[in-house]
Amino acid sequence: MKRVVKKHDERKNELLDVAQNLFYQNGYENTSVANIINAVGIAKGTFYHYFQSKTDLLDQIIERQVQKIDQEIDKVLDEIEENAIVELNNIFQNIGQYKLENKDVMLLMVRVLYSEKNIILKTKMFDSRRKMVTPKIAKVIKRGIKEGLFNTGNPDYIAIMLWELGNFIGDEFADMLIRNELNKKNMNRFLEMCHTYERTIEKILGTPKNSINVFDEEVIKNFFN
Amino acid sequence: MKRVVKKHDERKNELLDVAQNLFYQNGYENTSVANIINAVGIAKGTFYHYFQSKTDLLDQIIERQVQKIDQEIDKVLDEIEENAIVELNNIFQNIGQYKLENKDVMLLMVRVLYSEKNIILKTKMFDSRRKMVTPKIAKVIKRGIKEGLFNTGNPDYIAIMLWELGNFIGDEFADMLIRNELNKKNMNRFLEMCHTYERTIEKILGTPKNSINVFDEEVIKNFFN
DNA sequence: ACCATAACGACCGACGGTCGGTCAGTTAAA
DNA sequence: TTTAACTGACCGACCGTCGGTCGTTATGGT
Repeated sequence: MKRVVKKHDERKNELLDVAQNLFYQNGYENTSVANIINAVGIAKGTFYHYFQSKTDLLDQIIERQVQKIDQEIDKVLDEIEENAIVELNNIFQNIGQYKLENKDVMLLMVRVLYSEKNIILKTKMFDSRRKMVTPKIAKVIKRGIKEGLFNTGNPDYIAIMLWELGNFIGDEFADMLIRNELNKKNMNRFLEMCHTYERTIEKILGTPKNSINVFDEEVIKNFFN
Repeated sequence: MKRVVKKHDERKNELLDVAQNLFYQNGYENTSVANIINAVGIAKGTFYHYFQSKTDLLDQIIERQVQKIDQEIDKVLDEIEENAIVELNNIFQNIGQYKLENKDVMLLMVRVLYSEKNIILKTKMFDSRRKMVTPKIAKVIKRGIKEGLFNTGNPDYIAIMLWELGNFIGDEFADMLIRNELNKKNMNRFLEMCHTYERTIEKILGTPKNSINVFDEEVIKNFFN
């Protein structure tokens, strides 16, 4: 094969990009190292010059992805909000906004992550994301307690619970998407779920009814278009 | 190899048992079909006479396991409890009691399921368990609403949320176990977490403080011995 | 004696990963 | 300026293991 030499970082990013796309298209387990190197146009040995193993590659893809979301959240956190409730709402709404802006990629991601074939990819991604997000939420909860707006137990634990709670929303959405049932009837059901989720958070935090608005209805409706 | 003929069900259960033990000891991905047939003392073809694939075997092991817990819960549900709060407490406490009675197996299971090598096994097991348990919890919540004891949104959604919330407890326990840190200091931290969980459930369901007791302190202390 | 089926094991292709080696570009001593 | 040592990106044949297939053989019930 013709020898094409590239700078270390350039080649590595190329591998990360190509592999990520293949994983999203066909799943992690269904993508072989051979598939990846063929797509990039390099030899087996070159692949292992950059990554210790296929798993190592996956971990680095996830790391890169999670850091993107990390920065996205920090953007919100850097702005000084009037109080913890607004800040909490903003964090979630901005994640929603970000997802809407990258709608196509997000829909693909959900399809892939929730498919049977991608349990490992999904679990690793979600674990990694949880470890990153929950401390940030905990910080906001602590602020809310200081401001006398929240009334909860240990904020570190509550933060994790809030986040775990959200899994249920994601699970249900993924389920509908995979079944190709993003219709109007399900949209109303989904909106009800979101509202149940918001009312539940209010109860947990001890805030007034309808104070929590983590889902922008317009964003959701847009996903069900 | 000498030919040993057994009845269909007998051989199948033998395979399920041996495979389950191997999966628990070494993880699903690290256990090969060859390992299994060697342990049982049969040929490759025989294995595939009983199971369509390695995944099929895993699914059947999980199915069997989940049905055991199913029966355990139904035992409680068959008894007529005075009200929904008692019933809910009993369900969770009985699961805890069952886990204590099978302490060694349970500790092994946790170690295995939460290890890096067993993401698939864990996810499938948990998904399957969730699908089985949440409708039962939903039923109790519906009863509680009828009795005027609970005040929640859609019980089906609340049930899932309650269950997801519990994951956090399991995660934390597994983390300590794997790190070999089941000491007194962590026990108190864990107890605090359990109480936070209980207080959170009370808020979600709208029941009086300290009405929910899903963890028996003695059971927990016993696990930290 | 026959037949359903339990059991056998050689065989397959694909996989993740290894290893000895190639080669263009860079550095630095002669 | 030459040239020799060195670096690291790249190559691809090769390996052991894996999940899975298939044609054959043995066995127990009727």
